[in-house]
Amino acid sequence: MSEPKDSLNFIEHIIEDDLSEDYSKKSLRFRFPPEPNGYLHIGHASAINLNFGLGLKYDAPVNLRFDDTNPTKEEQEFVDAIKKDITWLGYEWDTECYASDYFQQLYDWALALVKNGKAYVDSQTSEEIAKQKGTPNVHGTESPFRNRTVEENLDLFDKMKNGDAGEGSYVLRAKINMASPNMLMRDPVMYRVLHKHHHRTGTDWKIFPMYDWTHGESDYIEQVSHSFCTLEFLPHRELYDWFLDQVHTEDKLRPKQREFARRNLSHTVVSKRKLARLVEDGVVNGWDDPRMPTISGLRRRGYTPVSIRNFAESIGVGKRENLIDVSHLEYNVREDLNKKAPRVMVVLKPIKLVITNYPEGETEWLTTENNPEDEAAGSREVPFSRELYIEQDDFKEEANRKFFRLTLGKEVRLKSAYIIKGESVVKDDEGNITEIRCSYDPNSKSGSGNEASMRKVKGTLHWVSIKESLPVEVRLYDRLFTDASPDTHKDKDFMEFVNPNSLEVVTAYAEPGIKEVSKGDHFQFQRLGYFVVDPDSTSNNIVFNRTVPLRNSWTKI
RNA sequence: UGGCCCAUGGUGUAACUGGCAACACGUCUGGUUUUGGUCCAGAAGAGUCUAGGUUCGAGCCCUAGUGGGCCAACCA
Repeated sequence: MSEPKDSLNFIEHIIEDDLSEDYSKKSLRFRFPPEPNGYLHIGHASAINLNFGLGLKYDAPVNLRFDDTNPTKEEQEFVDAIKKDITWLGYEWDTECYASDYFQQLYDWALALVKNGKAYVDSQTSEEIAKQKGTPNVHGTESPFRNRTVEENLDLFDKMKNGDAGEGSYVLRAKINMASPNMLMRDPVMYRVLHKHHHRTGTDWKIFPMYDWTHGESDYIEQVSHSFCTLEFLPHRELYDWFLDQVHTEDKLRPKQREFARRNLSHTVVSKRKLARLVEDGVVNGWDDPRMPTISGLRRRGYTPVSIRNFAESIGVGKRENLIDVSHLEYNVREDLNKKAPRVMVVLKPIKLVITNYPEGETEWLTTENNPEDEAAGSREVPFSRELYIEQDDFKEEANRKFFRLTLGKEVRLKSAYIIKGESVVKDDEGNITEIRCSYDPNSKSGSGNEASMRKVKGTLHWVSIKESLPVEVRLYDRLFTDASPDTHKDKDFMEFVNPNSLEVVTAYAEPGIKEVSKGDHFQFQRLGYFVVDPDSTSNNIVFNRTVPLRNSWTKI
């Protein structure tokens, strides 16, 4: 038994209880069992964190098992993508397993069930079977084929297996109880005929096992001690146990299924069907669009593995309905990036600022720190000159006392440079400000230590020297949906809540050092937020994605 | 013939065999700061869905109710 903890989640309580009774610590084994029919998303991250986290905590192996029993939906591409995402998240599986590797064993066991009268071949259509299943309120009725002889069942099952039976012609069903209050116990289908190509077994098999017949038995084969799945599988537990009863022997560990509530993140959708619609309708630019809740989307958005793991860990695990606000996720990425991301000055929406008393044609290189949170990050030099860009939102001709930025007649500091004072504006015919003119105090240079440089001013602005600045493409992302729970409205389609402003692309101006960046590099654009270099980036056109704005960011950009 | 699961600040979780309802996010103050960030200090905000019961004592145990969820794919 491990050391007592201050607080355990209910899953850990289950394990601790088992450990104190009949499980030895070394018999613990977990598994993460995705079906390779799509990409992993933030919801999977919780399940991944749960299983792999338990593995780490109890020093137990965790298998990665692909639940590949339906060849019509599964592809090798997804197997590869899933492995990539789990690895990226920083987890290591013990054994890479496939349910399809157990097809023979599953078949042998099924044959034994047929022989001892626990399973039979049904010749009805899927509609007929569904009809006989009854409803939660009406018990089912037995199939006319339920009492075939063993010989007949064996013969038919063989036809199914060797390809003599067409798709839909027969199924193998477990003979349990058509009157059970649990619908899943009403003679569930174990095998169906599918003449499809399977990404691993090719055309070797014409029959494919169903989830219920596969999952528990796979856990048993792998000797998984605890099989954690989401709450909607709770009614499956009775069947899971029934199937295990058919094959379990006392000398082997008997896996147990337990259920937890899936985590729901606000302002997004996660079902494969809905995400596919966003892609197909062109709302986003693919499964790894930075607005997608897929792991690949989050990665491209600039979320770090640590931030996702910390998020999953911090929201915990429970058994109730939940809707976790994205602010929890955002907090975790800010926390991680604040320590790691180099600061840099980039002006997103520029307006020209001219320092009237600064010599024309002169460029001065000023020193600025790379990360105030990390002294080891060192410093760099940025060019300063008479003509700069500052943020449009950082200037108002007049403003109240709550405005900490540049106004006419007031002083403000240019980060790591000088204190300036707003003097006048130049406007076009329509009255739009085209240029701000200011004066600077030559004695106020940052870090010079003299009195003028020490005086306090209302605010500090980021800036960039026009001549040396580098234009870059910046993609400003916002949440994809305007509603916290877009797919839970009875009368409205989730697509009605798509945020029309979830992406804004701007040409921004960056300090020149930016041209050295590589894809995937994270930065904090000072006073703006965290940004990451997008894979679309080229040496001629550097592209940044906004991961998340700074907390309480003043900007409306 | 219906069965099962769940219910704790705005959000997500804690509270070991019943013993002063805690943590994180968010919100609001104040301080530091050449980022309206970070950091530091502090505050507000629930009396645990309701009604009974057991008990010296109930968020925790029991009963009933209410509310929410799951189950009728040859999907997983």
